[in-house]
Amino acid sequence: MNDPRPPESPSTRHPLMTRPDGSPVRALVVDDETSLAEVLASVLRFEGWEVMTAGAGAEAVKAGREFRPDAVLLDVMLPDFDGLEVMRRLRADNPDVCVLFLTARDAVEDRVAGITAGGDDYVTKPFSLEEVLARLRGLLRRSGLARAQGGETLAVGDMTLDEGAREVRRGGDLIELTATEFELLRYFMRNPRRVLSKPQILDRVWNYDFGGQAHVVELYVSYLRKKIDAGREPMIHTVRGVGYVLRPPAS
Amino acid sequence: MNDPRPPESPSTRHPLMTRPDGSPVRALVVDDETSLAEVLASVLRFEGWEVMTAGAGAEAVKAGREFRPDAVLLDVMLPDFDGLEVMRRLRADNPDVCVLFLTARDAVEDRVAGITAGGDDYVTKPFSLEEVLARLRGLLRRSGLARAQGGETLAVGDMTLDEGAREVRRGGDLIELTATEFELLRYFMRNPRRVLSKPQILDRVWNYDFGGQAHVVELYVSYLRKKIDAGREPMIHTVRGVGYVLRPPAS
DNA sequence: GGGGATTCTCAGCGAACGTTTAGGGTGAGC
DNA sequence: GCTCACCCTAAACGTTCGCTGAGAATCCCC
Repeated sequence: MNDPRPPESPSTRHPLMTRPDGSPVRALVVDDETSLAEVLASVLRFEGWEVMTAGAGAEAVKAGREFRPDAVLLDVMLPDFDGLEVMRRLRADNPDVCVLFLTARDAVEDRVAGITAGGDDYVTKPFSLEEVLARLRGLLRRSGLARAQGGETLAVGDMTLDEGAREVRRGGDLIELTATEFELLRYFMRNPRRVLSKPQILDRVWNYDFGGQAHVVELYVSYLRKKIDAGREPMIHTVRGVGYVLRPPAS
Repeated sequence: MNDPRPPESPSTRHPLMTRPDGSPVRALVVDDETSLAEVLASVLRFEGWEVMTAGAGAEAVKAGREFRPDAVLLDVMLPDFDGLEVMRRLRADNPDVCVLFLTARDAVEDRVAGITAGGDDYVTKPFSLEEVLARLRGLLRRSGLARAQGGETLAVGDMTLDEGAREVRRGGDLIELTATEFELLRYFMRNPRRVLSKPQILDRVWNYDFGGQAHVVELYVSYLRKKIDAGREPMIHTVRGVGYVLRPPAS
């Protein structure tokens, strides 16, 4: 299946997450696996962020000083020194910077108390890109740095999705979703009226190491329809040969 | 019934603890263990406080003079001089400042006898962050400095938690909780309708040196459910793959 | 209307996740 | 010094989730 992705201007796709003065938010991506760092960087650029990457701790600290990022995506396992140490040094220059740690799932539970308590957060590898974006939005929102983006709640038609409470309602009815269903729907709701191809959805919603087929997307769309569109005016529409769209009913 | 929740930021998540004039409360954190001081500082900032840190007594006295904090978190074992001495000097400049001592468990009796008599308070290391926050709230409330936060009682649905009396009731029935259960429930009740992840709960409710697994959280949630939800409309809900939420029944 | 491709549905499996129970260690109170 | 309550670990169990594969249904084009 080919995947005709329409050229989109990131600045119109999602309203830009911006600083109070209107300038784009800046992120520093720190990971020694350069291909992963590049993917993260390009996704963030696509979302309208300004991005720099670094492959090691020392480099990251230097970049932090010059680039003055608002948020840092920080691998905990770096060749030179430890992610927490990097965070400490970054904070020394820039106390308000938000940190999203990227950790290996099997990493020997080197849990550090207080990571999430201070407003920072982490995701475990392998993650999905939408999850990283969601965490980053959460971080910036809580830090009060980024301009509100309509807060934590997305709405399309008579459907709302609350990220904090992880609650989805349609016409007032509470709808229970599994983790994957929730992330899929969130991706749809962040891109209403826009046809999303299956490869596109796979890239965003499924973990980056997922080797499976586009068929899973069809399957999960079918689950979503059962829970969201059942007995109602349908909102998820198939665009044969292309993908799916989420559209508010009366249009 | 839908439930349009206003967008939340730390300043609205918990109503800010503020001075009478509406400005944020100021705290000075004094501990020579810098990583601990930083964790405390970032938690307090996350809660909307303005924070400074100091690593020694002399530095603390200087900071007290310039920063004019409302509360001081003060390690009793400092490299230069003793915590009580620091308190005396801080009080010389600023008689109304509240002091929360941070002490080692074994050093309690001799050093800080009579501390609480003056309205100050202490917590023993290792402590949980929620405990520190609770003590601080108590201190400020008693000092009359901070604007009331709805007082000492939390309420969600038909459940109430009285911090002063350490009393929990649901639908009028008194519920006996152990110390850990109580702190866990308090954390839930301070964050109703918000999904809390297990690492998040671990970071806040368990002592900062706790090396254990997220499994304890599951265990204590199960204890809580037995005491709180047994034979009633459940309020604690599992969000698979994410965490737990406390939600008032009728929604 | 027929053929072919695409999409949807259903059943089933393995693995991850969450819950519960039992048991040991520790500290507090008597 | 003894007992009891509490906190935590460990292990077993049951459930749910996520994915695969096969077949049925649908749509599009000719």
